[in-house]
Amino acid sequence: MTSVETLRSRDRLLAAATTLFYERGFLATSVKEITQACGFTQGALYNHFPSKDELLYVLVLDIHAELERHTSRARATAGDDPVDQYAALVAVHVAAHAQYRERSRVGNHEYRWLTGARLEDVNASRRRLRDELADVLTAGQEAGVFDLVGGSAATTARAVLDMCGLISEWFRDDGSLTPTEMHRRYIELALRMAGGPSTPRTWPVLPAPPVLPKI
Amino acid sequence: MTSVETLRSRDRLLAAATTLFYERGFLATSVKEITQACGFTQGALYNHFPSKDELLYVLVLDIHAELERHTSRARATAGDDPVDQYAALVAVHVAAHAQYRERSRVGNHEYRWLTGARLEDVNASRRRLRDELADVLTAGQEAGVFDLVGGSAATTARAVLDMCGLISEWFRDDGSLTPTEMHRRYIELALRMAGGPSTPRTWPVLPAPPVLPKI
DNA sequence: GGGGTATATGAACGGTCATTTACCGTACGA
DNA sequence: TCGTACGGTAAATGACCGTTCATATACCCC
Repeated sequence: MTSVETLRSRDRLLAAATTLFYERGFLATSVKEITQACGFTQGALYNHFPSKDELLYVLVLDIHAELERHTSRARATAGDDPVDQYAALVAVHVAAHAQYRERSRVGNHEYRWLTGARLEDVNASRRRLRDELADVLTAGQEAGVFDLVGGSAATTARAVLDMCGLISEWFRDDGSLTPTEMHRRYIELALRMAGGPSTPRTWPVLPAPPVLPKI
Repeated sequence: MTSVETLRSRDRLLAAATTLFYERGFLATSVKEITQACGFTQGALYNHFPSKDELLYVLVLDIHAELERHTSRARATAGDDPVDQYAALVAVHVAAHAQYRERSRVGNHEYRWLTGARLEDVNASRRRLRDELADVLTAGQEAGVFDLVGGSAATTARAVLDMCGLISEWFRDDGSLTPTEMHRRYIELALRMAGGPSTPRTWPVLPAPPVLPKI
């Protein structure tokens, strides 16, 4: 049976790994650094994970699963209008990359060191996220509220996700661009890319980016 | 004096490193792999580069310099219209990431393993490329042909470059999306993002992406 | 033909890596 | 209270890393 203390150590290892992978990348981070950040010695890691690779897998999969929970919840609460659903989805992606910068960057960059079935699991999650956005775009196009470039929901979805996915690379809380304003701009950019209704329209411009709780 | 043979070996090492860094990344590629790909043993690398880091620096800097030459040439030949200049710049970025996928990916991802002055050199080049695009956007906004989100050329420039920079991650020559069509779509997306004149307009839609020669 | 230079070899170096193993304290259930 | 499983330590393992260096070979100019 796993005691409470065990769970805490495991989570501390995952948290330390998140920060280190964010700062230096998976390959440039040693097991020693991860465990030392928790006050342990190297061997302690292997009481909780069978290998460094498995730790990465658990971490990256959790990051993707959390994002999937956020997007499906946002979509469910956004109502029936495809434009609202689209804006809500983009808002989640932007907020995730701004608020959980470390996790987002690890999820978007370090997953490529996985191999075999572990890599496939993560790729499947990434495909679902892309398809979710593409589905909303397709619905909007069929409803006549979107005018997609090349008629392709896939291209637009990919471009929007790529654009959002790199926010975590440059966004800083102490920069001159506030989270609220950055958020507003990226939603507007995404709406323009989809050929949707342009800026001053009925869709409620979010007063602030959604705060994403840990779920 | 450097003989012809020296130049060829050096270039072969750079070419082999490009492919390997593209496939596995800088850290996951050993000196042994680079040299073996050229039919050499490990030590041979140090006749041409003082270190593995320096090889990366030379390679990444060359990739950026070549892109800078392409963009400034495209801008110079695009005429005075900011919309034309903008489209020409985006076309170069798209074409570079589609045609020189290996080099583009190495340039965009592996530079972060550089440190100190070498990293600064590359960052300066990246800043120039971003500023070049932002300058054209600003000119277009002042001329009244662009309507930038948040009035910010920097935000739009960054979003466009991020979107284009990831093309090399997913684009495949043998995919269902032809280079010409992909090129067309991304220019259209970039024009929409800038709030420029929408799709059927006087600006010549490129019949094909520009072929970028080695310069 | 001989001397110097350029370039590759292959063995060695010190270091670090992920992982394994033996061992030890401690807390908890029987 | 005993024993057992858990979660930590410390040390060792073998592999691989980037880099160095003495040496060998091929080539160009005199």
